[in-house]
Amino acid sequence: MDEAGKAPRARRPTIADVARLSGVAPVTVSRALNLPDLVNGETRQRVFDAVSQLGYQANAAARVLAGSRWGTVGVQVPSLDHIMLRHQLQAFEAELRARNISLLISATNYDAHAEKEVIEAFLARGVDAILVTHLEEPDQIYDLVEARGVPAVMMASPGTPRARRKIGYDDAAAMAKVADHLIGLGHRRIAMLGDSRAQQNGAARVNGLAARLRHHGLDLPDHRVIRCGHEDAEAKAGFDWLMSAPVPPTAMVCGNDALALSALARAQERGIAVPRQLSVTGFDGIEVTGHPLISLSTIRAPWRRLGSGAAEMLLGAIEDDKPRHVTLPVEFIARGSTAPPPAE
Amino acid sequence: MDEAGKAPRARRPTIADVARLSGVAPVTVSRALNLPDLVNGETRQRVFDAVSQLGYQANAAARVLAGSRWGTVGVQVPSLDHIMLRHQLQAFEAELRARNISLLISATNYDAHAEKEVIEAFLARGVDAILVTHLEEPDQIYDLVEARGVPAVMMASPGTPRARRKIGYDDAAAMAKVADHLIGLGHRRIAMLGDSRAQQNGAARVNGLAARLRHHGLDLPDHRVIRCGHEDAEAKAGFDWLMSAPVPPTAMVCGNDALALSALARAQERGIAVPRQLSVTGFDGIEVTGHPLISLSTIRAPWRRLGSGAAEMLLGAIEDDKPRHVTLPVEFIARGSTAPPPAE
DNA sequence: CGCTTTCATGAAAGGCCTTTCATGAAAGCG
DNA sequence: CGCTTTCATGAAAGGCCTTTCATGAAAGCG
Repeated sequence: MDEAGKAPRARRPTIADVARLSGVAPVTVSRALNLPDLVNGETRQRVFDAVSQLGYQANAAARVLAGSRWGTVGVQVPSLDHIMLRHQLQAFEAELRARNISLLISATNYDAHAEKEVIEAFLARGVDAILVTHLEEPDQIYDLVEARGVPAVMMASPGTPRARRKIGYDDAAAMAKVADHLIGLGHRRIAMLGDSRAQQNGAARVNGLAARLRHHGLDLPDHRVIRCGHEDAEAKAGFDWLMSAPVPPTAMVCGNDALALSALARAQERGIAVPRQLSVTGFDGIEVTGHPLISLSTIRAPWRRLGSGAAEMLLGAIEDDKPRHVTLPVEFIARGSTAPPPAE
Repeated sequence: MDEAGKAPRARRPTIADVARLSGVAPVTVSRALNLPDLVNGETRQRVFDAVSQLGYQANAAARVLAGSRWGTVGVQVPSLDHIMLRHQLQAFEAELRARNISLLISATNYDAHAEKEVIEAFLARGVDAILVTHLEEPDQIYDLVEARGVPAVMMASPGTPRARRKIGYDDAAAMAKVADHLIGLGHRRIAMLGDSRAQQNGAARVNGLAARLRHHGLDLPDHRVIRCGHEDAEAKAGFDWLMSAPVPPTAMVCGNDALALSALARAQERGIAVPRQLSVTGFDGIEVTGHPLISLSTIRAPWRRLGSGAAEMLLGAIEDDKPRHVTLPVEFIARGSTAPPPAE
């Protein structure tokens, strides 16, 4: 076994090497690359030739240190597992990559402590802006970020009213659509299987449903609401609990599609026919809800547009400091999991 | 409208500020933070106090420039949409975050050109190592990366035999399990709905199935193999084509779960009963395959372990240059989409 | 034709750290 | 007690860029 050691790592050419080869000063190389208009066409070409001959790439650290931007944006996500974020991030990433901005992505696992750590790591390492997608303690984080003067955009999560820039959708409006649909079908006993994690969204959805039911002269009593975590077993237990009421609900509104899938599964296991005996709705519009074997009626938010909108907002935030709030519309998709309630 | 302008961005304290406040030289501050053992306990404490009083955090760019590591790893993914990568990345990210290493994530969209761009961007910005998860042109990329002496780890993709470090699973072995299962149930006419994108994996899976069928004295003729893209419509067309054979197959092996879901959907639409008339298998073990309404028999690779294994390998690669190849075992999960073929 | 503009380029400073080399005090040793 | 080690600290150099200020040539102007 020989002294493996590191690869030789050929010394990277520096701006001085390029300058020497093209017979100009380093500053001219820098200009040719960053502000080409300030350099005579012929000189510029000589520099470009030298650059490609040497395979020169400016050292990013030196560049940053010398005062330009970091070229990096920090993205906080609750979990890389988070199924909905995929579409949002995909669009977001595409938008930023087109502008040569790199993404630093960190997951915080629905944990306030990790949140603080991650955001601090972003600030420590240096980022031009931060995208937050879910915060357990938005206020605390906002203090941290704003104190440093780093612009932040909050995406698809209510966050704090103090957030200067956010893009999202209206949970209450979405739940109103769900309620209208179910009530339109004739349901009166509507229950909610809510999400206990995404606290703020969860709460907004439960409240949104309750409000709309009231608007129709119905109510959402405590025994028809439960909030549970994302484990399948937990959701199923929640389902059972809701259905154990002396007069069980005829429709179950779920706080997200994952919960709805668990509800469908549990209904199937218990021989409860969906939608004949029980209507079920989701929220998110994940792809599989459209599968004919699942066919879940659900809310779909414009995920991709959220992502690209967030990117745009973030780029704007790097330039100026104007607050901006955007709310995108959501859509209810009626599929096979909802139908009129059984005759009593 | 006032001159909005940028936030004031309070000047960040520098190492010199900390040094002044604690009455030592900057170098001692640096040591107290990076090599605490070299500093007297009392002095160290004074420095720490000053650090927390000022909220000092070393400027990452200066730090890198002065010669230490980048503290950043580049991660290339084919798409942030890629459902399987979520689990891998989740584990990978957790592992690296624990070591204070940031992740730079870029998607290449199954495009060779984007691949080159992304990898070059990583190298330009500076990363300590690169994780690649899917390359259209692995050889080209390997040249690029190795020339720069940046260690790279290839995860869950066959890549090139030249890759010095990779962690993955054995597609052929996985397909052998699928074949054994189906043949054990009595199937003889087995078709394959393969994935045309993930070229190398796709090919390995088709070949693996063919090889195992031969081993059992069966074959996989051209009219029982089709490779299509990831669009649902395309997959359904592929399904139709395979089923249009004069003597249609009794089992359809799909190159991944998404294809299998499309196959199940198409079967449902056409009134072909699964598994009574047709058995269907997937590959990936995405969560929804376990849903009772779907119940897809599939292969499950140890995704999380792939992610954490890759992290470990990457960290090792930063230290030394030893090549390493790891292959993790996969598992076949028999569910409700496979059964003996109908009697003829 | 003399002055002001524009254009093109360069010198020098500076951004903020870490690494290397140097130095002196204290401790250890025979 | 004189020499070598260890410990603790600092000075200086250096990493590689960009920004700012300066300079001279060429062009434009009345």
